[in-house]
Amino acid sequence: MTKNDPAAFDEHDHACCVNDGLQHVTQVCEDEGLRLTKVRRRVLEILLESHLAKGAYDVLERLSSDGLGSQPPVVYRALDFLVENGFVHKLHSLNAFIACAHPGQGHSPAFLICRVCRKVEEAVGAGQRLAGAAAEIGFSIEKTTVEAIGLCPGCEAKA
Amino acid sequence: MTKNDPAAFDEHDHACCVNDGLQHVTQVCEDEGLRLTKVRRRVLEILLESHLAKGAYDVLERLSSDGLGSQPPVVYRALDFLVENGFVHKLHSLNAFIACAHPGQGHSPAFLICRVCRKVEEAVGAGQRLAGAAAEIGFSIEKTTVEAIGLCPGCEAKA
DNA sequence: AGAGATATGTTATATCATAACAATACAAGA
DNA sequence: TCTTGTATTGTTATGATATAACATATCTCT
Repeated sequence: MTKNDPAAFDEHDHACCVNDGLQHVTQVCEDEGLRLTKVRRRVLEILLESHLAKGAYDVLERLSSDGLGSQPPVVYRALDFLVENGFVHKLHSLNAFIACAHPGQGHSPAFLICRVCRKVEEAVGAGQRLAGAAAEIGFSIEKTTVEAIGLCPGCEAKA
Repeated sequence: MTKNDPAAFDEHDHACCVNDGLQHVTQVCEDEGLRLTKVRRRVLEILLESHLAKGAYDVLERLSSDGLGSQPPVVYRALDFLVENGFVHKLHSLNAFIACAHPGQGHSPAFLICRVCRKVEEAVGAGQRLAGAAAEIGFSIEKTTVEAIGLCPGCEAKA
């Protein structure tokens, strides 16, 4: 995958998601002088493993089994870094985190979360309509959270 | 206010928000055979007081100073009831709750949250675009969370 | 190598939320 | 009105998520 098509709910070569993600983040960090440290890189890798959102404490468990810090602040700081730089998104409705599936596209993403298989699809370019409504009343948006819970095609078919 | 115009960021007769809200919820509960108990009604009143989102523990503090239960489950149960029936919304990005500002309109609301004055405007009819994108890939949405953080007109003017 | 900045380790605690069970209030039929 | 089942509330305990504060280590730049 180098294209940015819907992937989470489809069969796809997930190794490409991982490679593309890591490579993109590595590149951006190099370009911007950001430090992609061992902990930060490992947290990103853990989140890239699947299109499932993971809680901070899940990530922490993995981290500490790798010998990379065993206390909450370690993972929260890494997550903060990754979120601030757009490499990871926080899903507020789940209190969980997921690697960005569309690296490089300056996006206000929307997330489609399947309540059965828990997989998460990231759609780019949401928030347009929201931006319109906001502009009408003079509200200037800085950051959006757009999340939908429902059934993905596969789980709906089975239901 | 009986119209459903943007209110939170404007001067308005807030007593009408309160009256309309209470009256609508009372009516719906009567019609549907739902029990608007003392605790539930009081929680709703507390949330209706302003267009600010309140945390569950803030509400609890108020409740218990009224002698209506002093333990978290009391307020969470009341909030669950109110949210399930659409009388109150949860703002996931704040972990806070706000009374519905558009009672009666079956809506998937969007929220504009001012990061300075903390007031929250509820816009109806968001999620259209999201629904479109979701339909394209066969995802069926059950519930949406749409929240934007930014500056309201007043706070932007002052900045 | 040394100074300053950035990141991590660690302890403690704040904040948000629910499980489980007991006691009470309510509603609806006998 | 009594009784019986159901819904609600009270209460204790604990789980889950997140951050403050300060010590130590590492990196970067000169």
